[in-house]
Amino acid sequence: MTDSKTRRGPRSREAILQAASDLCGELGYAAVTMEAIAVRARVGKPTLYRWWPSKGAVFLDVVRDKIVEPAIELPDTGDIARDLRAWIRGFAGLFTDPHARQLLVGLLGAAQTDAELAAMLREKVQRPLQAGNRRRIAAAQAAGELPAMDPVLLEELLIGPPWYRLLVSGEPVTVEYADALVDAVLGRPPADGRLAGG
Amino acid sequence: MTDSKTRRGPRSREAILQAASDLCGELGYAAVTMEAIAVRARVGKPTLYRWWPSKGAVFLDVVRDKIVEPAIELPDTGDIARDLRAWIRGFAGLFTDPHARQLLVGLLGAAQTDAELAAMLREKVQRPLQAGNRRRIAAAQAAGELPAMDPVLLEELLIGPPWYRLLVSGEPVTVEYADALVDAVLGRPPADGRLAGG
DNA sequence: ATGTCAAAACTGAACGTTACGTTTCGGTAG
DNA sequence: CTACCGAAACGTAACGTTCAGTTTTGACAT
Repeated sequence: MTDSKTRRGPRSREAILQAASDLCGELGYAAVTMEAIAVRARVGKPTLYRWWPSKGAVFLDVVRDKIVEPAIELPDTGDIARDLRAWIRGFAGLFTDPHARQLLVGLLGAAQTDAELAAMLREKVQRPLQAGNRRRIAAAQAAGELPAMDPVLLEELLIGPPWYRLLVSGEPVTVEYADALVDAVLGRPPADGRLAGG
Repeated sequence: MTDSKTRRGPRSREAILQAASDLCGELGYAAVTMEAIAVRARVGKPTLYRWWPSKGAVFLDVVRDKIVEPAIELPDTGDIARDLRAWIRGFAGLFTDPHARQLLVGLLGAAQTDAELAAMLREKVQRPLQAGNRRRIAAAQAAGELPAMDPVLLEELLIGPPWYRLLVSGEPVTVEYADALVDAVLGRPPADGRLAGG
C-alpha cells in the first residue's frame, strides 16, 4: 500500500538534506526552521512537507545518510577486542565532531518530545544495526572471548556511557575514554596500571 | 550579590510548579505552554517570566523539587554492593514511573537544544550529587570492595546504561535490569546462572 | 496595637513577532 | 493539455513584552 515501484522520491532530496545539514552547522539545530530549509534548497514548502512531516524527520534522514551508516557498525575482523575498540572509538569520533554532535544531540532531543520521530529513529537507524551487533557479541561470548552475560547488557555497558556523556553529563567522549571503557568491560586492568591492586 | 535578605521569591512558587507538573501529566511535556502554566496557577504571564526564563527552567525546578532530590542519591549503609543496588534501583523506579519519565525525558530533551538550560541542569542537579557519589565509590575501591578503575568510569558504567535506555533505546528499565547491571559491574555471575559456562 | 501610606509586585489583557502547516496562484516541462 | 512545482499568502498558535489597574507588603505615625 504505502508505495512500491512507481513512487518517485522527492526530486531534490539531496539538496534538501544538504541544506538542512548546512543550516544546522551554521545556526545550530534549534534555530533551523522548515522555512529556512525550503528556501536554502530552492524548494517549495509544500514539497518539503510532502515528503517529511517535520523538521525532525528531515534530520533523521540527514543523520542516517551522512552520519550513522558510515560510522557506527561493529566491525568483524575476527579479533573481538580490536573490533569493540574500533566500534566505541567510532562513537567517540562521532560524539566529538562538532557538526555530527549538533545533529545527533538535536535529533535525539527532538525525539524526546515527538513519539512519532522516536519510533522512526528506532526503526530506521537503531534496529538495523542492533541485530548484527548482538549476534557478533553473542558469538564471541560463545567462543569464550567475552565475559558471560546477557549480550544486550554487554552492548549497553559499552555504548551506554558514551551516550550518557553526550546527552546528560556533557563530558567529552575522547578516544582515551573509549579505550578505557572497552578495557573495563573486558575486565582488563587500567592501561596505566593505576589502582592495579584493587 | 544576587540577593540576600529581604528578597522575596515568587509568591506562588508552589502553585506554579504544581501546575506545570500536573499539566505535564495531563498533556505531555511538549504540549505544555507557559501560557497554560500561568492560567492553571492563577498567575500572570509576566510573573512567570519574571522568575523563570523558559518552560525548561520551570521544569528544572519541578524535577529538582519533586523527583531528583528525594530519589537519586547513593546511600551509605556501609555495604557498598547493597548501596549500589539500591541506588540503581532508584533510577529504575524513576525511569519506570510514567509521570517522572515524562518530566525527565522532556526536560532532558529541551536541554539538548538550550545550552542555558543544560548548564543549569548540570549545576543545580547533577553536580551536587556527583561529588558525594564519587567519593563514596572511591572509598569503597580503596577498601577493595569494588573493581579498580577510574571512579568516574565506574559510576558511568552503572548509570550510563539506564540513561541510554531512557533517552535512546526506549527499552524499559526494570528492577531486574538494575540488579543485573550492578552484578555485571561488580563482576558477579548472572543471578540466574544463565550463560555461566561462557 | 492600630491606622495610614507609598512602593513593590501582582493579575489580566492586549500587542507585535515568529514559525507553523495549509491553500492558492502562476509558470513550466513533458 | 495536463500535471507538477515553486513562490507567495493565509490562518493559527505560542512566544515574550508592555500596559493599565489592583492587591499586598512593610514602615511609620498615632
